[in-house]
Amino acid sequence: MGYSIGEFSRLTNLSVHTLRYYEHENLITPERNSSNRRCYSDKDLAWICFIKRLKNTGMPIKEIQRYAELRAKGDLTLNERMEMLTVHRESLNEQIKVLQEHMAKLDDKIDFYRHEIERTSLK
Amino acid sequence: MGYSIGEFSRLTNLSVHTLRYYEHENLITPERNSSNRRCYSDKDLAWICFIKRLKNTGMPIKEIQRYAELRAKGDLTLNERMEMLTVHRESLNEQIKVLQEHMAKLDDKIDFYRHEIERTSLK
DNA sequence: ATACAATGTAGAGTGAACTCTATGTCAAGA
DNA sequence: TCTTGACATAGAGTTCACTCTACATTGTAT
Repeated sequence: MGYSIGEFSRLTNLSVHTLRYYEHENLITPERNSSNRRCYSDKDLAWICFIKRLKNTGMPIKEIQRYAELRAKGDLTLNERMEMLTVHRESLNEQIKVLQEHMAKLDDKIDFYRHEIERTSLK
Repeated sequence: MGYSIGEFSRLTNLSVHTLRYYEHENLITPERNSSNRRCYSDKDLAWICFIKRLKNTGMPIKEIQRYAELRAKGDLTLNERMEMLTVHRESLNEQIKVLQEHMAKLDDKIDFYRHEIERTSLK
């Protein structure tokens, strides 16, 4: 009948502080038991995993908040949510492209160093 | 005979505040003219571009600081610098891989939404 | 000569995302 | 019964990377 915040913290690798913070920011709203303890469900678990994905791809809390808000309103907001994800997908695509460019330049630099080291140690 | 901080700010797209901040953090040490004004060179320009690259690939200021320190010591530190870049290259590679995985999952989710929207609007 | 725009320094303030502290409640084991 | 540990809230503190403010100086156009 649900995970305590401690259990949920272990499951998600988020500190209990962070979990309470996310709740404070309305990203997640777990049930409460009779003595006001948080009771996280498996649905909450899936949702937190998705939140982590959005975070790890650079979406700010404010925007995740907005998404969570839509999600809470139910199926009527499916379109709007998909639109958000589609836009985010584009930014992610761009991120990857930019990083790949940086990677190429970094490789050039490393190559340059390799030659430079060879040159200076042979001289 | 060098760019003023204003010119350099335009060239680099960094605010004069940020340029002074970078100097304060010892990332860059431009010459000064007779009246103590900063005098940035083309070498400084290339260096700032590289700093931006490191930043944009997620290297924290502290680590760039360390790199700048080595750079200031000259050719004797070539090996150590290349080592830093090689390690950083690996983290960048990992970053890209992770983002690509996120991208795939995001695509799944978007697909799921697409079906869900179709289903709910047909019913 | 004067005004004003750019520059200089020191240090305070900001926003994001936590992270921690103080204080209080409550259920379970010795 | 007593103690301990997990949990609760409110709010303060931290870190990063800027960003801005206050105030003093200097170079340039009128």
